Order: sequence, then C-alpha cells, then structure tokens
Amino acid sequence: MAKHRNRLLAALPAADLNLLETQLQSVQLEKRRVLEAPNKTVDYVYFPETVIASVVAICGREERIEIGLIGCEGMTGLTVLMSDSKTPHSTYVQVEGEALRIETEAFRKLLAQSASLHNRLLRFAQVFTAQIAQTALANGRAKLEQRLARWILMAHDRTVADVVTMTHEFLAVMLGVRRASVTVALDGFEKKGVIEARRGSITVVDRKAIERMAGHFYGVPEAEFRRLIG
Amino acid sequence: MAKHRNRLLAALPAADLNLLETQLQSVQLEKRRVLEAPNKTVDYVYFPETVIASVVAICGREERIEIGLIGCEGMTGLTVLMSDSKTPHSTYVQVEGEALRIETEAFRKLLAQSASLHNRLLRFAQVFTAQIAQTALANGRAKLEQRLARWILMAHDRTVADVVTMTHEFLAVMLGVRRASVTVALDGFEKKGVIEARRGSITVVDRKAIERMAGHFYGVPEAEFRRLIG
DNA sequence: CCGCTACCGTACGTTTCCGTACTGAGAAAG
DNA sequence: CTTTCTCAGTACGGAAACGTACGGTAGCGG
Repeated sequence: MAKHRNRLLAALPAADLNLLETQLQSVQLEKRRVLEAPNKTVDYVYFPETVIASVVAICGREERIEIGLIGCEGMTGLTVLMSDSKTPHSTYVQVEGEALRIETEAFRKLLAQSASLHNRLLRFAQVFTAQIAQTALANGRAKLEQRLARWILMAHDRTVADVVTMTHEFLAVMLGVRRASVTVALDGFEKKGVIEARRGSITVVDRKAIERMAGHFYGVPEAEFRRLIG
Repeated sequence: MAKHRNRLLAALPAADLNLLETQLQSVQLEKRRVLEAPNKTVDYVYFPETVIASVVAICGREERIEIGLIGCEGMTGLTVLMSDSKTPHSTYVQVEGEALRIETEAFRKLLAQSASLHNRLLRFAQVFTAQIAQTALANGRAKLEQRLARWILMAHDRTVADVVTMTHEFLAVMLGVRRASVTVALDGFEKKGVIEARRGSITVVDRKAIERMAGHFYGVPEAEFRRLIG
C-alpha cells in the first residue's frame, strides 16, 4: 500500500513526491474552517487525508450551491495550478479531520521546477472539472432523490467509516433545496433501509441500492479519476 | 485593435503567438459539427473566430445538458492543457462560422516548449471552470426565465451582430427543459420588448433589461475573463 | 404554386419542490 | 435536573415546470 493517505499524493512518482514532502505540513482542520474565500488570495494548498471540503459557488447574498467535494482523493487550490491565485468560489471544511498543506508560493515554485508534477496534478483538475460538470447536469435534470443519493455516495467515497456527519440543514444548503425536502427524502431512504439516519449523521447501509437510486448521475467523474489518477 | 478575432489569441504575448501561428489552420465549421466526442481522443484544438460551440455533459441515453459555451473568447480542447486527451463531454458547433485550429500533437509540443504559453491558456481553463460552476449554480437555483436570460447574454457576448440563430427545440436541449417552456418564456421576453423572436432566431433588443432579468446568475465567469485574460 | 416539413403557440392535468410554520425530541449547558 | 438550543418530522397551499398533445404558420423543395 501507498505511504500516503491522500490518494493523489500516493499516486505521485517518487521524485515529485520528494519535492513536495519536504514542505508539507500536517494540520487538523475543524468543521466550517474556511480554506478559500471568494476572490481572496489562496494561502495554502491542502491535500486532505480525512478531511472533506466543499467547494461552493456564490452569487449575490443568498444564491449559493455546492459545485464539488474534495477529500482524500484530491487537493484544494486548483487555481494555483492554473497560474492564478484566486477563485470566485468558497472552499470550507465539511467533515473535520487531518490534511497536509503547503504554502502557495512554495507550491508554485515546485510546479515551475517540475513539469511532471504540474502535469500530474493538472489531471486532477480535469477530474474535478468533470465533477463540477456532473453537478451541473444533476442540478438541471435529476430529481432531489437522485441528487441526494449522489451526494451520499460522493461523501462515502471520501470517508473511512460508513458514517457521514452532516445535518439536514447543511445538506440542504449544499444541494440548494429546502431543509424540509432533505428530511422527507432521507426519510424515504431510511424506510427503504439503505441508510440509517441519526441526529446529525447518516450511515450508509446498502451502498449498491444507493447507487441504483442515483442512476447515471453518479459515476462519470469517478471513472475519470480511475482513468487519470488510478 | 488586435490582429486576431479570437480574443484569447489576441491577448497572447508576441513570442507565444508566433509559436502558434505557424501551425494554425483556418477552417469553416458548419452547424452541429462535432469537435469533441465523449471519451474519444481530441484531434484538434479550436480557437473560434465567429463559431460558437457548446460543451455538453451526457450520461445515459437521455440525460444531457449544456455546461458551457465557447466562442471567440476562448478555445476548445482544454483537456490537452490538462495533460490529457479525452473528456467525458461532447463539444459541437452551435453557431456556424470560422475558427482556427491546430493538431493536438503539435499543440502539445508547443505547450511543452513554452511554459508561458501553457500558463496563459491555463488561465482560460480557470475562466471556463468558473463558467461550468455558474451553470451548476443557475441549474440548481435559478428560474427558467433567469437561465434563459443568462444563455442569451452568453451567446450575445460571442456574436458580432445582435442575432442568435437558434430554434426553441435546440435551446430546450441546452437548458435541459421542455421545448414548450422555452417558447412560453421567450414569448414573455418578446412581450417585454427585450428581444425580437423570429422563426429560428432571437435578436437582442434591450441587453440591459436582459441583464436585469438574469440577475446575479450572469457575470461571474465574465468578470474572471476580464481579470485573467483582459 | 403546392405540399411538406420544421418550428412555434397553446392547452390541461400532473409532479416536484417551494415557502412558511408549528411541534416534538435529542443534546448540551447551566 | 431543568433549561435552552439545535435538529428533525410534519403539514398545507402555491408556484414552477413537466409530459403530452393538438393545431397553426413560415419557409423550403419540387
């Protein structure tokens, strides 16, 4: 098995990993910690280990929605890969835990130093783009039940246990729907026996069934990940 | 004024532009011409001049939706910038016209040769990511009227005249809604006097009013473009 | 000029989700 | 142990958009 819990790091060739490792710093990140704020310079690039972060698009005061989820399979700060240092989006911790991080400027130097590293990580940017696109598709065409199933699957992919700590309220914000709609939908899930819902947490019981519920709306970015990162 | 009708090319520093120019080929692209098919290798990278192309996410047989629009402000084949050569999406011509193109392999060599060129173009990838994200937001939170207004504005930004050639049917596929819903909504637009609708075309009459209708759902990626490309 | 086809306008019952709001129950705080 | 707060369950009317479908009109091909 790989040395790193972060799968993106684990998949790096030794030379590139060595470059990074000297500057990586381990941190514990609490829930709701903001990693990137809209139109602010990114200070650190994070490689989550057990943390899961949400990337959220915002416009105006009220309109916001989650466009992607980043956990142990990836990294934040994709804008730095794009030779920039800001994004209009917000990124914050959804499930607390550990992550490795590196200062933006140091990271930028490493990218300039190793085209191989840069290219490797750009492939993850491609995966994440596919994830955003899939979110756009699901938001436009899927029923709430399917979208919720998709979200649970994505969160499940990024956790070690089968439990996701998350209130209906927060989930509603992520999906851009009413809190009550989430409650009703999750209730349906539990009655079908595919999850167990507790106050503030969801436990995956029958993953296969959830995958069937999500239908084609789950899987495309995940296949891209396997193809490009492995 | 810039030498190139494609704004991305026009904004390139002379050295990088020279590299590209020797290999660019001018082509006329008819409506519905497929530039990129899902999971197929990309043959050419296109820099639209008067062409407008749609990038569409597909899953299953029926579920599809437009995730972005690429015209004279950008380029197709972003996957090549990401050190890859396929995407799960489909890209095809929505409004016919001219474009410049370069073979993928030749393009890849130029990127390896000039980090400056690569970084410049990656910034456009960042802009396009913002566009996809905004689409996800609009699909999840906006009313059809707002989404339609947003689409018209984006198309308008990429045309020289004020006319967009597009049937309700096609527009419905792009937005992932019923054809009839588009008809009703466009009818509302025309009654307000903000557009003129003809058989198979829409003419922008009062752009400011359309911007007001789109509200916050229009503008974020456009601001990113100005910031990063200029 | 006629017929055909593609495109647009309209209608009706139905589904999904919203806005709002009230209530109860589990967890934390005093 | 009691208070307080957060979270979850439920309800009801209403808006948006859907599926389906029928008829009308513009413009093209013959």
